[in-house]
Amino acid sequence: MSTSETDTKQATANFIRTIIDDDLQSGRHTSIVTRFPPEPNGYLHIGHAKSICLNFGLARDFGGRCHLRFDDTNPAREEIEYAESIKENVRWLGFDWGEHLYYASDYFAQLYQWAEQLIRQGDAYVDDLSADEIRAHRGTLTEPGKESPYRNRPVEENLDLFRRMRAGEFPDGARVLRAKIDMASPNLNLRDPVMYRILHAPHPHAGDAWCIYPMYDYAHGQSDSIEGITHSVCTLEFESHRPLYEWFLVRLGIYRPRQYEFARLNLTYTVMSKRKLLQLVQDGDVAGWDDPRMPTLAGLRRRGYTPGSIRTFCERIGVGKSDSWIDMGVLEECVRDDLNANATRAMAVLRPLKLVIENFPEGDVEEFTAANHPQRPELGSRQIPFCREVYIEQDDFMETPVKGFHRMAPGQEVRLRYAYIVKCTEVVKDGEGNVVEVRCTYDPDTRTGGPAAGRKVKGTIHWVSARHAVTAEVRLYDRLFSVPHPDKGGQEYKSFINPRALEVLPAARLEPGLADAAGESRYQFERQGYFTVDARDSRLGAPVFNRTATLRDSWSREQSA
RNA sequence: UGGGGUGUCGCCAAGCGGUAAGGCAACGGACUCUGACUCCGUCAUCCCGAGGUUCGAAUCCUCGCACCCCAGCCA
Repeated sequence: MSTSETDTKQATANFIRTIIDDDLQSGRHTSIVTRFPPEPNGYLHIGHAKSICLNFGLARDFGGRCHLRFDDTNPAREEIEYAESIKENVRWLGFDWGEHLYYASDYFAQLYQWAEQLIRQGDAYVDDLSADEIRAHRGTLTEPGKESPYRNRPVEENLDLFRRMRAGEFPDGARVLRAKIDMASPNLNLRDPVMYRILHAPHPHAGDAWCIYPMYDYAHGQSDSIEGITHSVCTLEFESHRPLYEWFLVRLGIYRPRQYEFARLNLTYTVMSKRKLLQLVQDGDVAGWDDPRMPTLAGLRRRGYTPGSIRTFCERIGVGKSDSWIDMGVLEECVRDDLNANATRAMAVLRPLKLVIENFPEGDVEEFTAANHPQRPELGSRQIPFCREVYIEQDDFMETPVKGFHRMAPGQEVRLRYAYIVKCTEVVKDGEGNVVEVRCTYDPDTRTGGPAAGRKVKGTIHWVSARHAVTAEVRLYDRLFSVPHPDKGGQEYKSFINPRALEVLPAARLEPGLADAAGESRYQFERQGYFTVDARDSRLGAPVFNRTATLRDSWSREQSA
């Protein structure tokens, strides 16, 4: 088990921190309040983690607080289950909103009152145009829009109509409430945006109290205002909404938080849009939202990523405003850093090849002491059994070794980690010429700690005693897509799904101590990579391991170069 | 061809008029009973381009170029 909760590195500067520094120094604010505002309509992914770490991190570093607020203004697509999973994910990531859990839907009554205020001020009107007509009136990027014929209704009529909308007198889509701004604005968001739509649908949090629901633009800024948010941090696509965000607050005459936008995360070798992620799940390309190949937090967790490694990642990639693509290798390197420092080591043979030690007594069992972590003696050690027949990795044997190969080969000596130096004497093949067994002799003096233990051999390989081994399923995961930008450039992104993103090894052999590995225990299988127990499919005595990441391997890279 | 943004090393990213931080990757080398880890070293005379201001510019001005976002009763 390993989770580093100690990421105390100095956060690098970014424009938002600079702004906050200035605000605190100038006295504009004495403390800050941020918020993470997900819509409960799907599962959180690594892109959300960037926002979570940013918002909660800002609050933590500047001694403020961060709210968790569900932006639940559209009952048509939201569900309670999503909200629950979001809470769980945020907690798992290591953040705590304390008492500050909010729902935009809890502000519906206030929002409604404010809408009436805007109507009375002549800043909003009920429009009878259909959705299609509104679109047609909106104009284009280069042409101004046209005003709705209902735009100049008297205040009393607007009030009456809006109240009747709220009372449920009209069917879905019959009318909307619009802000009366400017149909000729070069910023399309200001061309009389819709504030309320009629939706006869129960709300997962507000129940059946409403049949009209506010739009994001009308709800978000005011929610921020109600909560006293000082710095409302969102992604770049909301930049052009900022004038609208401010317009409502100014017209309402209420506290004005400030909105700042940063670039959302793009990661190579995966896709991040909810639509595509959903499609992968629905089409069965992956086993679910928590499939270890998915960039969802649930998926990463099941893959074996630690919360700390994801926080490190978010710190490492920085925060800016330029569209950026982070290489998947950065994320992978972050788990390796964490797991290298914290994961206990174990020996596991993924693709077994039997090795018979001819001069080792048939029934004997010897025990060796293996360090749980070579660099951290305080993590202790364990005893591992050794006998005449062991399994070694198929890759660790070559009948005709290539240049530079220093593992096992005919006539060649190699060390069995923590045990003896052995020398290959014979290769046994089946009828088709496949190597099915390797035979060797061992040198008793080379036992770890023995008189000839210091003898230099070219390589050290891992092994597992055949008689004591635990057989387990091991799932080798790799990147979901085989190209860096699956959703760029003409071709359907699905055609780039990496067919080798999952390889199931039904009968890997593990050292006996791993039989009862449980929970989300994480290990480094020496010379292989980092593996975690699959919390869902494992049973006591029959663990299933997921590969989180491989170890860096300069040998195979050299070979494929 | 409207509006809003962004352009600093392969990928991120500091820098805010005083002469290019850092991380990741890469490449050398040391160490090693994990070809892992760790350690040492190398890696932008140059900041999208062209002019200009200045003793001095990535940082200021001008004109270009490229890319991203906006025409949901989604968020």
